[in-house]
Amino acid sequence: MPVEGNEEGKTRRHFIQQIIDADREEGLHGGRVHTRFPPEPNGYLHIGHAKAICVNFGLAAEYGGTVNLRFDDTNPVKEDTEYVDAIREDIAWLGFEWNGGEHYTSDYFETLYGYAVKLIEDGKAYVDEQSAEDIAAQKGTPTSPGTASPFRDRPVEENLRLFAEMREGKHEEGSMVLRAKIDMAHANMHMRDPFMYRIKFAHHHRTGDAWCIYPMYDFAHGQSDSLEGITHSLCSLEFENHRPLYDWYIENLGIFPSKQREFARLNLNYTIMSKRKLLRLVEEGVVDGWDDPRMPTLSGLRRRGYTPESIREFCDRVGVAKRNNVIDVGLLEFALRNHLNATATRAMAVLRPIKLVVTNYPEGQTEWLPTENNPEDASAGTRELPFSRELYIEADDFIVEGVNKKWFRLAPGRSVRLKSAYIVTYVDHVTDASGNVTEVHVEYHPNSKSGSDTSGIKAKGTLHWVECNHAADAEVRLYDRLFSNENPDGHKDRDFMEFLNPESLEVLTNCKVEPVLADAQVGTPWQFTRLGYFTADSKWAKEGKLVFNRAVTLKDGWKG
RNA sequence: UGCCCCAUGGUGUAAUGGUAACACACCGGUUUUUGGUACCGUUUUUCCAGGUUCGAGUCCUGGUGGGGCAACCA
Repeated sequence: MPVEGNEEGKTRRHFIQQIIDADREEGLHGGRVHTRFPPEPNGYLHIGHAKAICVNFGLAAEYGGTVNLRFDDTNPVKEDTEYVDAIREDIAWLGFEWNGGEHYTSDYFETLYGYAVKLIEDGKAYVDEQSAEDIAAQKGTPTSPGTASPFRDRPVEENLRLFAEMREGKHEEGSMVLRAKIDMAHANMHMRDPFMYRIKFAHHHRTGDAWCIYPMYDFAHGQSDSLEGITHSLCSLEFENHRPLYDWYIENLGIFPSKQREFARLNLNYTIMSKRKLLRLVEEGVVDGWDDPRMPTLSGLRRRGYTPESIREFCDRVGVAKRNNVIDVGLLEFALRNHLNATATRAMAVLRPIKLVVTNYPEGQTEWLPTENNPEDASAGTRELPFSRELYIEADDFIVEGVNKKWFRLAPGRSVRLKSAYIVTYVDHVTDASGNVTEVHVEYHPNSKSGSDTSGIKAKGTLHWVECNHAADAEVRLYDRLFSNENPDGHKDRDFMEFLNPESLEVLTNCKVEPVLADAQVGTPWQFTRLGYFTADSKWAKEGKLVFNRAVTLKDGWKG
């Protein structure tokens, strides 16, 4: 049996693994493990779903089991194939395969209808013709019992006839519903004669107009699990109160006993996860779509430059438990840096260029200097960088005032190493009319060449740079968190939109990048030396136009 | 005036009646041709009160605090 261990070889098992271990020890279902991931196709998957995906697919893999992808499509007015396609793509991108196949709750509409008929025949369901308001009023409150519907004890034959007429479209939307006859005084509100079916004359993205009655979540989910032989039906905490009903339907139908278990969903600080609210960001144009790189959607994270590996590692690290939690978004960033540090090719790009003129370097000369593609990975090899008299460096890397012991970069009187090239020493600088530095003049030390430095000069700082003649122009988009408040969604009197960070996107259009980046492909991550991890933007980058997104900065240890 | 779930450093997660640990974050240091990485170190923890026990983060009782539960949503 696969065992996940730490360095000491001790096993660390979360509570669901422990439940499964115990179930297998008892020989439940012959030790079989079968899970499912059941999204409703009414929106895009986000990082919170990634946790559920990792749990369900991960557990199946760990136990040599099976996992189904099931679209929970019981509400046609909210669902669409657009979302089905996007969900499939996102799960596959994360690196998971639904080895139990792709399923739809709508595949079971006929079976579910039969189940409903059986409950009616058993005297356990009835057609209620009251208004929604009346039914709600009879529901009681958590502290007071409900009262029975006047239709509660209508004869089986009449229920059967009415339910058949509902299906045939003989009754108007809202005129009647099918309800389970359980207990109007139950302490659990979900057991007070819950709805099983409602009438909706709506076009369903898969069944078209074949149906005008649709099962409610509670009357569909457990039975779908059962029909698929799901052994462990894992969902979030908010469904804990639904479990008795889940079990009630399965028991009273006498079908395969899937078991529901609940774990805490993922919450991230500085982030909203509600589909409704994410939709508002899209609709109000705050972001440029569901895949805006600032969105917590998987498509957004992908476009931002997140890797599937980093997201899976993040999900592993957040753990699985029953406590409500708020994960620091820094942990997500850590997982990305961790992966990309090991795998991303280093390249040089200057975001806010000023010219660096090497006054003692021969005019018209260019030399090609080798540089490591990834110092963490010798097998990544080297490539060559052009170097000549005129270079670009970062405006931030040169200051005239405020120079102190902690400043390692260029300044009057200072020397710095140009990464993979020479050590240069300040000579002079040029400012424009408004006092901004436009050029820095330096002299290089020919015997300080990278890899064969005999100069004996100690330069504390190392700068990235790009040679002017070979530089490619690029647009670079820098992102910050979308919200400036840790819990934008958690304020009773204030709308989450009030907490939008006005500086969540900065577009730099005058960036200079080294030649290798001119061929950057969407999906390939790069580390821009000293700046962070970047990737070509899948939306705006085009033939002849370079656009990069910064996924995350490098950790900045500089306490200037 | 109900029912269900939960409570371990700043944030998460382990410890399954027997030395409270791991990761992230933070702070400090070493190395460094990325102020990155790597490595080392410091700081910080069992909600409260009783009980059971040789021994309780863990079991029991009662509090307190947090979350959830009323939709023709899932």
